[in-house]
Amino acid sequence: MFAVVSSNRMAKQTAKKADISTEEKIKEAARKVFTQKGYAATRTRDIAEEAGINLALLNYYFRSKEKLFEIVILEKMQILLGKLGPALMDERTSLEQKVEQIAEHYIDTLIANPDIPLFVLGEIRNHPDKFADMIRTKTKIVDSAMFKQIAERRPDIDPLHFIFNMLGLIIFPFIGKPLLQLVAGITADHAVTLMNERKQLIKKWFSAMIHA
Amino acid sequence: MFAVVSSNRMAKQTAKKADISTEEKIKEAARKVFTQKGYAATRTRDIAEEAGINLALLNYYFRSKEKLFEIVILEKMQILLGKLGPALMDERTSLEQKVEQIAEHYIDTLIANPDIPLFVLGEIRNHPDKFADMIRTKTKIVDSAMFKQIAERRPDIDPLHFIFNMLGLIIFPFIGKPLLQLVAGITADHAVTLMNERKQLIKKWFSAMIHA
DNA sequence: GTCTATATTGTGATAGAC
DNA sequence: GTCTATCACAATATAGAC
Repeated sequence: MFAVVSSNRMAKQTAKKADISTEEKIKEAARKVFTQKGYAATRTRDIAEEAGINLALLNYYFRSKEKLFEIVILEKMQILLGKLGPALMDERTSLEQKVEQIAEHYIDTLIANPDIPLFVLGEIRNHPDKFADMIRTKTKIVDSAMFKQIAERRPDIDPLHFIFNMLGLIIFPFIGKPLLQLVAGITADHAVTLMNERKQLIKKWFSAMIHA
Repeated sequence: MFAVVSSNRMAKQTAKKADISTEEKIKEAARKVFTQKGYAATRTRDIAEEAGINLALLNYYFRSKEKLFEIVILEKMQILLGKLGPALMDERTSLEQKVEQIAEHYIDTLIANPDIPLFVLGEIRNHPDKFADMIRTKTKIVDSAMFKQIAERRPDIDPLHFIFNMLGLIIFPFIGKPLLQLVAGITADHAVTLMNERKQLIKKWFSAMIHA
């Protein structure tokens, strides 16, 4: 079900520098359209048009909409979750260092890929069991070093609260941005400025919360 | 485009107590299916089946999938945003009171309707312009009393950060729940317990952050 | 008001020429 | 490898009997 089908064809062209293969053009278009609209609202014709190629080529290279989708969402899940597990597990860093490191990494990542959280969470909702195994193996919060470090500091509060808090402070502004731009009337530029400010602020806020 | 079509037919039955009208059965089914899967992934047949009626009746009562959807999502947006504006605008409550009041109200609301945030935010993403006007008129954060109260306390930090923080602490756990249940291995019951704990905790955390 | 049957359109996928 | 044309089926919506 999750076999990787990526380079099942080798583009013949000798890659004359700046021009990319058709396969990659399709994949790049798929990344854009799928993450912006989600699987169900995306038509293969949208992807073909975005890629500037014909619909038939999509099936020629990737066989089906679903196969192409799996490639894209696995990439995006890797971006969203790939660094989280290792960061939480790291035995050598302090709690404060972990928060700083995670906040910096993910805010930079999400500024570059602001659609990912809503996309990934929405698709998990729509295909509940499809990703269960993969995710479960990827990150085990409860066994993590960070979980234990929190528990030592605040034995009176479930450590999960602080994991929620950290992730919420980092991720929520990106998920709520479409709405918050309307409600708060901020520009795209201002939004980026705010997100960058948060890299330092979250560290301070987290410390304040865990001492409160 | 947004005319309310709700009761365009009057069910003939005298509403023999516990049984509800067909129109309401369809609407209730639509609430459930739309919020769980989103507009694009929902088939009218899913709704008809969930309602225990025939597909034709859906069009008889609501004329189209889109009309039915508009009714549902306007309801859900009202639930998600209806109390926020007034709470932010309230000139008589302190900052701390606002946070407590908003956290309590929304956590209770979201425990009862956990699918709403992901649903509403996802549909705003997929129909960017459709809801712009309605939302803009509903809540103007920057003019709000809460915005000014925050600015007085912390003239050094953009007040929007603290609005993000409050909303993120409240809403994110519900958006991330599908993922976090996998990653953190928590049961549905435990999740509700955690959310209820947060009603009190968020108040304390917010105060800690604004003093940090 | 409710149903079955059907019309109509939308969408993923393939055939076959070049 | 790439295209046009088309197929096959899924999904929305309607007609018409009861």
